[in-house]
Amino acid sequence: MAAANLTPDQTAELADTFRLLADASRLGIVAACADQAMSVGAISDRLGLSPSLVSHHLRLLRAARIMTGERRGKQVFYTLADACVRDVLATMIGHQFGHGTPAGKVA
Amino acid sequence: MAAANLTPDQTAELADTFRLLADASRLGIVAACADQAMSVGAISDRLGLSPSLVSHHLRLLRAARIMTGERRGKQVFYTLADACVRDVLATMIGHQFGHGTPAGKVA
DNA sequence: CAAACATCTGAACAGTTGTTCATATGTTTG
DNA sequence: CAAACATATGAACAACTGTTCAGATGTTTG
Repeated sequence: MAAANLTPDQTAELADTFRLLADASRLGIVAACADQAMSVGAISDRLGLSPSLVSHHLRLLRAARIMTGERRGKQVFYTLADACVRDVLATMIGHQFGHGTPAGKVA
Repeated sequence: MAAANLTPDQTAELADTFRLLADASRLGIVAACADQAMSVGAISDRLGLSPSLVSHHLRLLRAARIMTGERRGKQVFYTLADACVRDVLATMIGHQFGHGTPAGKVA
């Protein structure tokens, strides 16, 4: 699929998805939950963000089906909904930070 | 590299990059130039955006080293600076639009 | 040089968005 | 049931951002 042949609707849809990753707090939340499920409180502690803020962001990520939450007792644990975002994240990280010292070379 | 082990600075840097793809006009510009170099006027015509707006967006994309421009006579032709964004775009497109009707199945 | 074309820039406005605060909902334990 | 904890929600404000308009800069051609 050539990137140039995107309909305006598809372009807008893609932009919406990118927008959810375009905020440091939200991206931090996504990245933190990329490897294991995390409770709201744990995310809040690790990133130094208020539980309220984290919850607000999680609502957006949930609505976009990027993350899903599962209740376990008092806490709710969140994970990435599917591999999509994980792959995109990995691709972006590899390109942005994997350039200076390519695999096989010494720093 | 685990996505969870990102420093706050790295997270912010990544978010900045995503932000540039998080607008429909800008993403359209990037997508339009993904396959061949395009002049500002050509981009403007194809996407139905004012030349001024396209130029404003191109300045941001240039500053972020996502796109580069090369003057050829009166016109300036723009292309993606490297494969980074092209790959990310391809990954995202594949995930977002390649799900509903997988190859081999009929719509 | 002047005119026409292509691109760029700056200021200004409208709409959106991230954050905070207060409060509500839901869940376990005494 | 009441208290304590975890998460969610709503309103309100400040900051940011995309877009437009007017005009500047650079480039070719007569």
